Amino acid sequence: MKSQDHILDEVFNHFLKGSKIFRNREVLRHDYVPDNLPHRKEQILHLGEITAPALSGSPCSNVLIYGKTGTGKTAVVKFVLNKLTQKAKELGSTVNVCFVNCRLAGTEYRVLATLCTNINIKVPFTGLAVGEIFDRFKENLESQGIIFIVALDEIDALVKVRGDSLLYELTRINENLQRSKVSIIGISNDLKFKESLDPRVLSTLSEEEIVFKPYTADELLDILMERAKIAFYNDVLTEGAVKLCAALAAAEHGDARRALDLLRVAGEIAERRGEKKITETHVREAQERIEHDQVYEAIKSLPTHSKIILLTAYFLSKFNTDRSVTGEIYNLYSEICEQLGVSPLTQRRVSGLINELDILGLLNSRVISLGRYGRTKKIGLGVPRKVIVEVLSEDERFRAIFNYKPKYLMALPE
DNA sequence: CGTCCACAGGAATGACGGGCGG
DNA sequence: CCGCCCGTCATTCCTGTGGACG
Repeated sequence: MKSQDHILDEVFNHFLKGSKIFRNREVLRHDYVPDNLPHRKEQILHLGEITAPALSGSPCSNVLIYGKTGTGKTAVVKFVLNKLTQKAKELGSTVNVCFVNCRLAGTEYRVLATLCTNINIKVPFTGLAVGEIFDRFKENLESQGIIFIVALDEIDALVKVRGDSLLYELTRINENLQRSKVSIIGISNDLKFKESLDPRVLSTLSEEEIVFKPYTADELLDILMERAKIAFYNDVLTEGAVKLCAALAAAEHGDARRALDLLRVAGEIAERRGEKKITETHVREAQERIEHDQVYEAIKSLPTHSKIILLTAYFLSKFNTDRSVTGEIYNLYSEICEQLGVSPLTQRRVSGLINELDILGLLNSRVISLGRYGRTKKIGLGVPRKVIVEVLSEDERFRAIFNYKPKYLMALPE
């Protein structure tokens, strides 16, 4: 224990001495809203025009905002709403804005509770029926006589899990309000989100639409430079490193979030090594680490049988090159299940799980036809074998299995 | 050119667990 | 607090199918 305290002391001291790399790490977090949003002028102006009527006490149109992750949707909305409240304060007009992340809130109740808190209604954390809290929300809103702009971020997540009933109620609320009005800004990562909405909700909600396209490598570069000026000390960041961050993120749907993560992690790697500059090497390492961590987490959170299927694919790829089709997987899977003392699922179910793993990228599968010898799916591991060992060895149920020699494969040459 | 393999993958149904309304 | 209902996971049964083989 003593020696461990000592180790920590070192870490703390090093930290307290201050970083030689980071001036302000905060600006690289993706929830940070910068003062300047490069390449989003058009969207800012558009949203500004839409929300402007609120300043003169008129309700504004509902908006639906689309775009993949890391295209600046959240930042633009927060930015515009901040400016709007600022302006409203100057003018003394009664505009309220509320920004809710629906995925984090999780349930309709908590979304509504957040809205209530925002307009100074006290509500219990839990215990009320959703209808009840909605009524209180409506009554209080009406008595206050305000224009209320509600931004619902990651709205697709809520609708997918809980349905669109909350949206339905919210889009209809104005019909029963005289003195107050509610406007909704819906933000969605999912481009197909519209299809899952009730047409009535959709038509009310998407009076206006703004689409956010992925950033190009050049645009990402501008964004990174902007933040890097604040985040890092002068001359720490090499030009090659930033460009690489931008290029790597552009290759992956133009995701600014990914670009910022790359830059931050690269900085952290350089810092930990006590180096003075962030180089392309650091960025590449950052890329590897981020990808590794994502795969690691994905595997770790898998249900047991999916893990066993991965394990099966692991053995097949280790002992054997070319024969991993559904039937092979299933036979070996059954043997491993027996070895682990778990009862195996049916082939139908395993086939489904293989498809899920394929979508996650942990397996690669494609249907092939062997003509006379049937039609099947060829399956391979989508990640390095060592990651499988690394993750599953942490689970005591699987620890011993890696030394196991599957009978099913022993008949074959290694 | 028809057959037939070895599955794919859809639909219906059942078991279970957790949340919601009364 | 209890029962009901709904979503999830899994099974069962099923029809469909690309192409080598004969």
